[in-house]
Amino acid sequence: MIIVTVPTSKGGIRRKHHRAWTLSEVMKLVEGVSRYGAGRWSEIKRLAFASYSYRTSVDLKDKWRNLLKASFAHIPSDKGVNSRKNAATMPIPEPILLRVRELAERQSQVPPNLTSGKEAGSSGSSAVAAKIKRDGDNREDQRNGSRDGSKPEKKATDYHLGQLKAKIAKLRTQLLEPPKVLQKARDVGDRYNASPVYVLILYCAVLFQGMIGSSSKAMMVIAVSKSSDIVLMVLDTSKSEGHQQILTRELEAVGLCLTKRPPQIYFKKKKTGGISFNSTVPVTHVDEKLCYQILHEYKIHNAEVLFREDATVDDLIDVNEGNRKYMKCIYVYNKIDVIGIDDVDKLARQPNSIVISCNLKLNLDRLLAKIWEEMGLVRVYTKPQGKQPDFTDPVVLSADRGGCSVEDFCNHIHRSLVKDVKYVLVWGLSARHYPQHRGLGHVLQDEDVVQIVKKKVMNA
DNA sequence: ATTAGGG
DNA sequence: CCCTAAT
Repeated sequence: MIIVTVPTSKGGIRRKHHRAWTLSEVMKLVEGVSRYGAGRWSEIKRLAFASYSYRTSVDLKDKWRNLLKASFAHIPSDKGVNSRKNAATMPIPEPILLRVRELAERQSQVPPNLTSGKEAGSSGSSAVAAKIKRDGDNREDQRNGSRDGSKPEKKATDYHLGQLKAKIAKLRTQLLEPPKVLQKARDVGDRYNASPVYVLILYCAVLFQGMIGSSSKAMMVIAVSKSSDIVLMVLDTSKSEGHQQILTRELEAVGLCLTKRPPQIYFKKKKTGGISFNSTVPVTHVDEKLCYQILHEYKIHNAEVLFREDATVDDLIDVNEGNRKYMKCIYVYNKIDVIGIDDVDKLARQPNSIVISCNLKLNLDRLLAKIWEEMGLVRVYTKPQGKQPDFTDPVVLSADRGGCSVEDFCNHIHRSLVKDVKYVLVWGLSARHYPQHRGLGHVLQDEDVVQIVKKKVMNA
């Protein structure tokens, strides 16, 4: 950490701390904004930056402002590969800036100094951006009820495809291999067009053994991967068998854990009281003394630690480092048409795996079904009072992004809604009888229908 | 206590 | 990164 002293206007002296933002911090911030929305800084701080005691919510806000500026200032020159040599500050990888811009556009945050576009006749990217913006506005209108006779599903699909294409187009310039599975992405969009879900599929033929951690391009792929919903590791069945383990291990080394749950360790810093170490199950890898030593390393002397599983030392460290990302992953074994049936059978029986052939279009529908199933998405339809449920535009929830409770559902509709809710009426799998009265804590299931009953507003 | 915005 | 005004 650097501390410089600067003179203040009144002749005094003030200490100014500076701690450079690491890439993983930036990625966490971007993820936080995508999850909770720009402006909810203290929430992001609490939920995503719990382990970084420096970085106040204001810091996050400032950093986001800088990122926003950077992303809009820099993107127009996206033809060349990072041609900005004069960037004295740490260069933020392009994919991250893209994501920043995308989020900004989705939340209709446009930097004030970019009202008249300079990139008038240039590449398709501005057109795409404009289209995305337009469609976004349309969606907003539809939600507000002013719906005309057009087909919303088609528009939604266009919207997703537009975003996918924009993303992929930008990435294409950086990745060695063109995204060959674009077609598959389109299939996903068509089949599940009722849901605003973003599936970004990177064709990761570019990730080779030994590349992760040493190649900046590979790191960018990983940076983007971390903010997506699921990872599909596409493996060539006809090549060596070890690729899956090697890639998984290499990804783990850079903080991306596939097909694993986060360690079940409750950890809370305290002001006082020393370290209390407890467990709900017998622990064999860690004892109180070891725990104390580790926390001492992090200069933590007061905390409550509760092991909910027989976790290892590494797990405890991960909890403290807090820079690991646990992601769902499906291992997709491609080219099963060129190997023997016994081998196919063996691969298909492995956990989190599916076998396909792009060439012969084998098993692709099962892959889609599996993606859907793994993501654990919960579509909830809204039902206005006294009207039919709206089955065209579900609110999509999942345990990974915010949770599936009624409260989460309300927050998806509008941030301020939750405090006005008296109770909700639920139809569907999660309801015992129809309709069932439930509160904010109720956990919803896929295809439930919910009607919100608001508290009576007392007027003075 | 938190946030937006100017510095 | 810091500060202040506004909520």
